[in-house]
Amino acid sequence: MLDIKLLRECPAQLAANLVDRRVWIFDDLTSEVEGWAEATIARLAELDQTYLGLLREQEELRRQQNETSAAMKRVGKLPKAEQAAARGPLVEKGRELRAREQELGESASAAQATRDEAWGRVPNLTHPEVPRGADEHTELSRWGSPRDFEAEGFSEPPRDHLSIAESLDLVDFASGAKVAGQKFYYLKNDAVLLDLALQHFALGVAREHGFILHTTPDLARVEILQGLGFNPRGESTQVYSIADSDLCLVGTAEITLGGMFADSILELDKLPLLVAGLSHCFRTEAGSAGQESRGLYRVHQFTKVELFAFTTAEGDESEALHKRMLAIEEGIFQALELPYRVLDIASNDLGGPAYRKFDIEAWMPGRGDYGEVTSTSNCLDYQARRLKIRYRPASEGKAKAKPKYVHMLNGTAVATSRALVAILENHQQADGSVSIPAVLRPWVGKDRIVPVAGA
RNA sequence: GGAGGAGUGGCCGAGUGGUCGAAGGCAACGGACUUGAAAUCCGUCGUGCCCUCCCGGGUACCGUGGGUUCGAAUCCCACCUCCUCCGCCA
Repeated sequence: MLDIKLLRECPAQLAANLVDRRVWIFDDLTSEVEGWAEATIARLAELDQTYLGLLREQEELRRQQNETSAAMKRVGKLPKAEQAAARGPLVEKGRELRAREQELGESASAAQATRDEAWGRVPNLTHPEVPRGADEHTELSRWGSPRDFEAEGFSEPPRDHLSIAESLDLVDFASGAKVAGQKFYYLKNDAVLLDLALQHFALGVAREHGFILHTTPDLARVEILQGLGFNPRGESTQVYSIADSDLCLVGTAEITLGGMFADSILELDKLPLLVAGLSHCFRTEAGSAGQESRGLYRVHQFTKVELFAFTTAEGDESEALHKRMLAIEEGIFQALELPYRVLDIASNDLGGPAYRKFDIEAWMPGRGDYGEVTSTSNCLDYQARRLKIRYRPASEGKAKAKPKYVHMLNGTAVATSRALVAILENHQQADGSVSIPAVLRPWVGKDRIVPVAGA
């Protein structure tokens, strides 16, 4: 959620941002309508003014109520004989004020709810360097180069991870579908160790960079999800909800890590506060299909080590940290010996809370293209505002400084399913085996995965 | 799952219907003392929102949401969380 003051002070900037993000707030004001963005902001401003007007009226009535109570208190000091006569009209007035105040209060909170619901859907501002548009992501860098399988003597084109995994007996989608539905799966044999090795490795890297390690709940309250900008109730939601409760399965530990410090004031000397979390991630993946969803690439459940950071709002501290988080992610994929490219994601593709997002896409020989394996976003104070996570800046002069909202950043250390896709495809050998990246060998206990005898 | 107890400012903690935005302490900040520091002493010190001629004024907030009352931190109900005991269990 953005600061509502922006609506009153910078309406033009907000309208321009809606265009950049291609996000509409009201169903009748989509990009097909001329001047939709300005009209959207104007309507938001109107909702805001309606609420403020009602609020002022309500506060005036409350002031009168308080006045009446104070008068009643003074009645107690009158001579006993006069008290009853003095009390009567005041009780009457108090009753009347209460009735009016309650009625007005209902209109005021309804108006506030309407405003907040719409305002909450307004996306974060966008970093000036972010490319504007749909798919015009800026490629910031590339590392490594895709293998030339033909030159290496492969008689056939490289296989995709699903075919490799099946031939090495590493995955069982059929049983997954039987037990939990399509896009659920069992990992088997060395894939289990590989999956754990990736978690162990990523957690080690996170700790080396000063992140406090956590395992987190895999469920969270709706309220926390919303605080982080997730919409568990929308029609195109990615989130599983638990029936008859206010709980959801988390789609990422970003939710549980970000929610940890809701309603608190963090100590300045503890910032930046770096936390990492290992969790399962559950996604409905409603409506997604096709090539991209083959095998482990897009599944309903996977495991992820997530990086999360809370920092001050001073200067470009969060931007510097954002680049640091990207560097950590790059270090992980370099250690896994996976060629990749880094994208500065274009404005249309940014999630609502993100101010800027860098994706790492690893080369995936099976489909002959790059595929997303990590993502790191700087959300500034957008999430902190609704979650009420603040810090107290250093005081200047006499007065104690007012608390400010922290900046919050998140990033993937490793999502094991996607990393498995990249490892299996990039490290496949002509004889059908898969070479294990050196950094993972201690945990897998071998250099390569070879076909199971007799399989 | 059953029975009891508790949730108050950054932290600890008093407060059982109006004199309470809330004692006291800690921490923090400003100052005095000191060569400097510590100690001591004096002072300041919650947050959101609304209005403002920027001096201030109003309103709300004592776990959350309802209710009783002219008036609620205080009484009632529901929920959340924590603690103690019992039961069950990996």
